[in-house]
Amino acid sequence: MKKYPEVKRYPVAIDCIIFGFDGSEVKLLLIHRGFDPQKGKWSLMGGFVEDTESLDNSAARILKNLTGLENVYMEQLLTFGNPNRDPVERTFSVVYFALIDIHKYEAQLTDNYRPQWFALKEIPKLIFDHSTMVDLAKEKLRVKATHSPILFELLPEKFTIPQLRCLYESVFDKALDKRNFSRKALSGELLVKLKDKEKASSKKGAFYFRLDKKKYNTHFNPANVFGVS
Amino acid sequence: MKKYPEVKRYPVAIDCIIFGFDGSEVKLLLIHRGFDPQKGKWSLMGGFVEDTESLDNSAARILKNLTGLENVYMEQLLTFGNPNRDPVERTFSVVYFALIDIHKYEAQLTDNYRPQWFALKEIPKLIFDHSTMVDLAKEKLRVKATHSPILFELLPEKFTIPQLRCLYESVFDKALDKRNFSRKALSGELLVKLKDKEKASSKKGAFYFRLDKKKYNTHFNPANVFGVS
DNA sequence: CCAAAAGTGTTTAGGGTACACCCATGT
DNA sequence: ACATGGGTGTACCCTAAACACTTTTGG
Repeated sequence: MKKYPEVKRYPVAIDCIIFGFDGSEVKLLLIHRGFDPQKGKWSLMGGFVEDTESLDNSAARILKNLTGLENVYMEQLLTFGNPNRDPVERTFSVVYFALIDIHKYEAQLTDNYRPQWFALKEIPKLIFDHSTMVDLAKEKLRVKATHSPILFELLPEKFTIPQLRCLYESVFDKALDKRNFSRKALSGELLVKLKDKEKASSKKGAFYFRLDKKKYNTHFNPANVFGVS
Repeated sequence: MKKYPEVKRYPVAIDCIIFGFDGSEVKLLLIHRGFDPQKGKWSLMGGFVEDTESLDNSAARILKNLTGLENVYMEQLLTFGNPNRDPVERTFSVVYFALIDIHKYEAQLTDNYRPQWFALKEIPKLIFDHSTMVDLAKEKLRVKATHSPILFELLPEKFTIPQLRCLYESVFDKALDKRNFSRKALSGELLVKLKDKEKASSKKGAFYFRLDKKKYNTHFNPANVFGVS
């Protein structure tokens, strides 16, 4: 069948907002843009959609290129398409955000782009409309975290309750009551207590927990998981 | 500056999901597709993004073409881009959803496309991936309505509490307690009681209310407005 | 023995839900 | 007078929030 006549065509790109958690703060992975214009400036990781891949697959490919990671939590956020957002030519960008275990990342670093993690409060000026994308993603992360246990995607297999609380405090940028938090976290029945303790950050040591994956996968979507509302 | 070399280019389209409320049910506006393939089949209203307009503007233009309405609540939902979603050629579709006052629409009907309103439970088979888009929009509407007073966009200037409740019942597809509902609706302080009554649907008559636009515009975004959670 | 972080219970207030009767009026 | 839908109030429960002390152990 003939192609649509008289229709303009444009490059379609993906940009990835990649969140990680280093144990005390949520961070964002940025790269140095690899080509002109604005070569060398801080940018989100991105790339053009290839001819045979879906948007989701394209985002996954781009994420893998940078981090080496597969099967990562990713979600489409929004598409940007202002006519002048890219000075080279009009380009549409479909923005994804990803949540990764920052420790797995560190093991598989490829640094062609000299990637770097930035704390949410110390994000530098970014090219084009990437700063807007990041702001939107931060807001989305908060909204989703309020209604679903999505933040577990940022944690390693084993983690402690204080680490978990710290993660929520970082995302919502406010202090949470230790007692109320741990009660809510444990009441969800998503956590399984392990025998061993994390001893690096206190003398007493904090018990490790892991996620009950079965319950996590079915339960995924209860309203207001840890009551950060 | 030179264009990006070696990058494939694609048509980018908008599809609009248009919700209305006729006083007893939420409905969706569909059209007959105007060209091949699948000419004449039920479809969302759509069109290609033009060269100088933003995505938001393009969606607004397309909505206006069909409904005659401007300054309508619209929001970008998600972008679809599976390689084979359109059999003619690969096309990306940025989906928007709009909430309109169905009465204003009826006044300005243009019917080149023989548009028709369908109750949410009676939506026919749609072309391409449009059914998926609609499902997604229905879900999104519920989520947003749970956390913000967005459904007022579907109502006329003057409306009664029973009408409002009926709207929520239609969106959430469940019966809501009359007493609890009206208490919550009124406690929000978004509603202003008017002197006159709607007398068509009962002998006693129900008082009209209108939205306090000032409070609506500032307040917009309180959590869980009418507690349908 | 002291510092530093982990862990744990109770009380209170507010919001959500369930539930039943009277009111106004057109016919 | 009666049928129809509009409008209101109360009791209970559950969840969220506030709040302080004991435990463990490395140094």
